[in-house]
Amino acid sequence: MSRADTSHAVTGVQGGDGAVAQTRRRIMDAALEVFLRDGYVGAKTDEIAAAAGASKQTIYKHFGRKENLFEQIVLDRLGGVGQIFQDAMRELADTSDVEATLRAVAREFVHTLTQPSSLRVRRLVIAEASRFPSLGRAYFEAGPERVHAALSSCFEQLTDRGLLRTAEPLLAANHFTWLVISIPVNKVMFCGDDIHFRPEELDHWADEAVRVFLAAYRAPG
Amino acid sequence: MSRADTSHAVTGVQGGDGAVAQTRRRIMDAALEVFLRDGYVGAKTDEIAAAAGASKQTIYKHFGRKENLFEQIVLDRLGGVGQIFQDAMRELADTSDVEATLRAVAREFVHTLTQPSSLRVRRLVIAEASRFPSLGRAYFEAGPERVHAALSSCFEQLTDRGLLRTAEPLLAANHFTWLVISIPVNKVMFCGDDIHFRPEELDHWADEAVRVFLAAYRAPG
DNA sequence: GGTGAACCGTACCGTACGGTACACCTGGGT
DNA sequence: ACCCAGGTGTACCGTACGGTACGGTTCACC
Repeated sequence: MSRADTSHAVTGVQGGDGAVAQTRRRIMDAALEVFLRDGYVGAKTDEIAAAAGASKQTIYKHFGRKENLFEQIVLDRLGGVGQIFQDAMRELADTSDVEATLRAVAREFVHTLTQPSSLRVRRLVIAEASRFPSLGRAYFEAGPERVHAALSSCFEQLTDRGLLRTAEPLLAANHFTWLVISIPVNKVMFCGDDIHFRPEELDHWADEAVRVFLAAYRAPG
Repeated sequence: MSRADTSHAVTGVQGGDGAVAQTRRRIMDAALEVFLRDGYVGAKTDEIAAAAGASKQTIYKHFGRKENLFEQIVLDRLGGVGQIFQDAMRELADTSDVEATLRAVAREFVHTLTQPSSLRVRRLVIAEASRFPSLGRAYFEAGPERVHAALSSCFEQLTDRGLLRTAEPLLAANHFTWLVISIPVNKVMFCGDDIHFRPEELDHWADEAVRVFLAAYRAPG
């Protein structure tokens, strides 16, 4: 205990940029790549080691078991997901031009969520949801549910201000989100993540989603 | 050739109820069960054999390779998927009470597609879409795309008859479908297929989806 | 120049699993 | 009475892969 607090003994689990943390990052990045490509069972630890430019020993030193490595990686990716749209949300709650702001939010949604990096993780989590049930739920809560909750509260405020009429804000939030992203997301789920959409296409879907949404939820008058 | 047409030599690849076909069915049913539970890689041929009450020999006699068995099974499940709603569609195209008929269609959609048997196959296909790309596309074409195409043609007719106003019928079909089923389907994708929804809940989602859809696509006047 | 932490490379172990070989059984057709 | 296609059961092979052991190397710090 008395000799534990030397300068480099502090490297705990959370990030940093010490040599250890760097190695850990390299491993996690490589592992994510391999897991995304081959799935949990298909991914070979030897391959992860090779891709990371690290030795298998080091991986097992850091993560103990393959399962553990997998969970760490997915949880690591989870942090930012729901956070991205927080800014757009704040703007939405305070706006006076609901249509324009909603359109901006929709476009940001559809562009961000159709990024391969996002879709491939989604695919992976769905694929392994029965092997890692808690991970599936964690993803759903940190992703879709968080976004829906935030949107819902926005809609509630806009309804109070007389700009929308959402009797069930959470349902409205679901309608909005899925209207915006269902088309590209579902296509990619089945047809592989190497499909790319034209920006105009994405924008058009976003705009039409907003049109439908507002037709149903705009305040009368 | 001359001795090929005895009574039991006719049992080809397609179904029948000869002893051979029965064995084949038993294997396919058991295999589906195991694949759904454990995924492609996780499923063990020994286990499939045990579940089918058949010998591994017989399986390999019938299907040659594990990959083959897997593909056969999924393709087998594909046939009926898009076909189910054909009746509802026909009714929809001819109806005069769009709202009522649409509501009926929506309810049938949401109840049918939230059946575990449907959702688990969907999960499986998504999970293995990178290992079996052609299978993913086949599923998408036989399932969602076929339904969208049929719906789209209905909407087109209803638009011609002045009952709807769908400038882009295919887009409208997408909006309709995803409005109806996105909520339960996405929840199950992440949170496991043992989640069950209350019928009233499903009906409510269907009705609200129709409400939103009609707000955007009902013909004016 | 000594010490120890982090890491590398390789070899290795145990086991699991896809696929095959082989010997045997069974029941309908002739 | 015999045949034989379809099926069973078991044993087996080869290989792949998770995980470990071990010896060697680098590098920071004292």
